[in-house]
Order: sequence, then structure tokens, then C-alpha cells
Amino acid sequence: MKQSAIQAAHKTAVKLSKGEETRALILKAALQHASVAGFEGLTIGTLAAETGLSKSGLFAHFGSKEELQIATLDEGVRRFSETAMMPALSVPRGLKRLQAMCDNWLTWTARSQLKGCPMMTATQEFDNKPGPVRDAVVEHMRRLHQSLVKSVQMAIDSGEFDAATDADQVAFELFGVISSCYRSRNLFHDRDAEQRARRAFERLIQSCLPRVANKAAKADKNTKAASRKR
Amino acid sequence: MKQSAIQAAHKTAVKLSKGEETRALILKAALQHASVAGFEGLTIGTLAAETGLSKSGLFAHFGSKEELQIATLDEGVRRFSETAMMPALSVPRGLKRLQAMCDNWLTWTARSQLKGCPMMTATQEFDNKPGPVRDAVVEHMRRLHQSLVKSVQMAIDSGEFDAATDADQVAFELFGVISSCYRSRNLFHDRDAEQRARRAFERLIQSCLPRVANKAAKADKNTKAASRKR
DNA sequence: ACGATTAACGAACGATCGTTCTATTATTGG
DNA sequence: CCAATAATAGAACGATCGTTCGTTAATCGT
Repeated sequence: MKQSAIQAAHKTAVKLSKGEETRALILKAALQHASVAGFEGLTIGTLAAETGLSKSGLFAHFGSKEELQIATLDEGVRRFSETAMMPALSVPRGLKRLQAMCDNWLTWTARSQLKGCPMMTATQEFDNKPGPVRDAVVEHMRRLHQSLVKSVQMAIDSGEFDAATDADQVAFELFGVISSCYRSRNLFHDRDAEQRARRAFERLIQSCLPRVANKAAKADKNTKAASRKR
Repeated sequence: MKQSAIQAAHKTAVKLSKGEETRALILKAALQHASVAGFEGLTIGTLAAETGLSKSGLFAHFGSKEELQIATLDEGVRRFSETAMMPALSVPRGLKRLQAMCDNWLTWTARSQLKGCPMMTATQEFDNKPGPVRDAVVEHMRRLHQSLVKSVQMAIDSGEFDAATDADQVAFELFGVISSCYRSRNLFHDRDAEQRARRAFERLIQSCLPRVANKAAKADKNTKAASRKR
């Protein structure tokens, strides 16, 4: 009983074998490192020193550097999902959720104690380097983009956005705003970066609002929300 | 006379010493390599093999890898300036020039036979890595951002953009669009990326147009263009 | 609690990294 | 054309890279 209480203290109630435990520890350090120095900058030796393991001991968990990179990327996506995406799912569908998602996106690295966004880093590092890592990055980023598209589509379905809104286009532009925010913040140490991003979101949202019968469409929102397509 | 005719065949009429000539050759290869594998991926050995020089022979041109990285970055910026920025300067000030600048920005890597944008790569690689290279990146990007701001300001001064337009904010968002375009093109191999970017530019420009007395402001354009502030 | 399994270590591998040195070959200015 | 200078080559350096291997220590299922 005492044991189960301790287990319950963890957010994930499942038990971890020794191997899984240290693997998680490694990946935490690896993600931290990758968010600063990139995935190519990940080094078995450095990582081993940071975690107190031997090179070979650490290596055994992954079998290759490539696998380590992919595992670290996966861990980054996992952290992103639980820090930025999942909380937004508790917000009602539509514009509110889209805004929550974008807002969480801007701030998740700080909340996750990372210096940069691992996925953005991975994108730049591997977008021209064929191989399994690139494939993994593409897969993850495609999913991410689709999440955005879906959220925009919900705002369209709810009537908050104009029916003619190009969800893919909006997702494209939202992604751009987020990119610009990260760059301003990390490269220029611009403290107003998030404010700039929010203003950009605002402008983008403004241009997506229903064009005609503005008030009527808003009044229609609650009834239309019930008939979602996806 | 024959010799001067040969020299005239080069675009830059100035004479090049042997050292400067090979240095330029190295930087060309280095830039090519950095645009694909990044600046940390630059390797003295690989670069020496590609250019047919010895490691030490190549090394002597720069004195350190860090200097090689900075020189390569400078070369990238130089190429960007002559491929994307300078041609835009022959377009009349104002909205037209801003559009030309953005358009050139989207396509300059292809015209310069690069796989990716060296400055974007450098930004991601060094935005969290203190040192001389990062300092150089920051300096270059700051200048770039200012170029954008200035072009936006000219569109404001000419009356094509609303007087209340926040030039810094617009530059921020333009940068985001370009980022998103590069990502879509390089990571997803999306052939519509440029079209998406142009649509985003269009939307952004639309939101900057004079709010009141639209037609009157447009008619005023030619007269107001003469009284620029900067 | 014991036997089977897994995790971790330490040493060594060849390769390549950036860098230094000395020697030799090219280029250049007078 | 010749001395002065600059450019390049070659060999070697210690460090670190990713990886392999055999052995020891810890954990786990029963």
C-alpha cells in the first residue's frame, strides 16, 4: 500500500524498470542539450559525463547515435505534446482552442525549461540531410502542422472563421509567426517577441473572421458548432 | 591589352592575388556545404578534399575553424545582398520595392544554387551558443531586419501604407512568412510554398493599407513620395 | 533466495577532428 | 630576373568521435 502510494506520486502511474528509468534520465539530459547545441551536437561522451554513466553504458541504451537522436526527438515531441498541446484540448473547440494552442506554443519551451525548441532545431538541421532522422522529423512536423490545420478547421466549422478560410494557409502563417517569435527571443533576446507574436496572431485572426453578416454568423455559432465535419 | 580583356570578363574588375582567388574558391565550397549541413558541420578535412587542397593549406587561410565559419557566413550574406537585396534597390521606393525584396528573398537560394538559406541555418545553430560566430550572426540579422523595417517605412512614407503601421511589427511578420516558406519547401518539399508565402504577403500588405480615405491616399501617393523622412 | 536476465563498466578500436610545425614550391614587386 | 614574400604540402600532435567487446554488477521473475 505504501508502495502504491509512492507510485501514485508519479504523474505516470506505470512502474519503470531500472533500464527505462535511466533511459528517461538520459533523454532528459539529451533533450536539454539538443535544445541548445542541436541534435548533431549531441555527443555520447558529453552526455555520458553529464549523466554520470560510462560511454558504453549509455550507448547500450540506443545502439547508435542516430537512434539516440531519434529517441531524443521523440522525447521532445512528447514533452511538447504534454506541455503545449494537451492543455489546449481542455479548451472548447474553435477559436478559443486555437488561441490557446498558439499561446502555449509560444511559451512551452520556458515552461519545459528548454533553451530552444527542439523541433525547430531539428527541422533546420535535417531538412536537407536524408536519412532516418530526417524522416522522423518530417513525420512529426507533418503531424504538428495537421494539428494546427484541424484547430483552424474547427474555428471555421463553428462559424467563428469565414467559411472560405484556407485552413492550410492559416496554419502556414501561424507557423511563421511562431518561428519569428523564437528567433527574436533567442537570437535578439527580444523581450517583446511574444507580444509581437500575439499581435500577429490577432491580425491573422482578424483577416479570417466572417466577411459578410458578421453579427449573424456570430449568433449562429452555437448552433453550427454541433455539426462539425471532422 | 589581351590580359585586361580577360580581366574584364570577370564581373569584379579588380585583380585577385592567388591567395584571394583560392580563398574565394574555398568559401564558395564552404557556403555550399554550410547551406546543406550547417556551419558546425563544416569540416577542414572535408572542405580540403572538395577543393583539392591540403588540410594545412586550407587551414592557413583562416587560422581557426571559427574564423572559417565567420568568413563563410560573411560570404553567404554577401551573396544574399547581391542576389536578393541589391536588385530590389533598382525598384522605386515604397510598396513595389518591398514586394520585390520579399520576392527575391523567397527565391534567392535557388538562384544562388544553394540548398538552404545559410543565414537561417546559422541563426538556428548559434542562437544559443555564445561566442564570436553568434555575435556575427546577430549583427548580420539585425542589419537584415533593419533593411526590412526601412523598406516598410518607405511604404508608409509614400502613403501606400497607413501612417499608423508598425514597421517593426510588419518586418517581424514578413520574416515569419519567409521562415515558413523555407521550411515548407525544404522539409516537406512543398512546391506551393512560394505561392503560400506570396498569399501571406498579400494578406499582410492588405492589413497595412490606409484605413480611411483609401482612394484619396492612393491618389496622394505620388506627391507624398517626395517628402520621405529617412 | 536463487538463477536468469539485464544494465553498466572499462579498455580499446580506427577514424577524424582542429591545430601546429617545418619544409618546399609559387607568386610577386622592384 | 632575383630576392622577398606568400601559398601550399606533408607529417604529426593530442583529443574526441562513434562503436565493439568481454566482464562485472545489479535487478528481476519465480
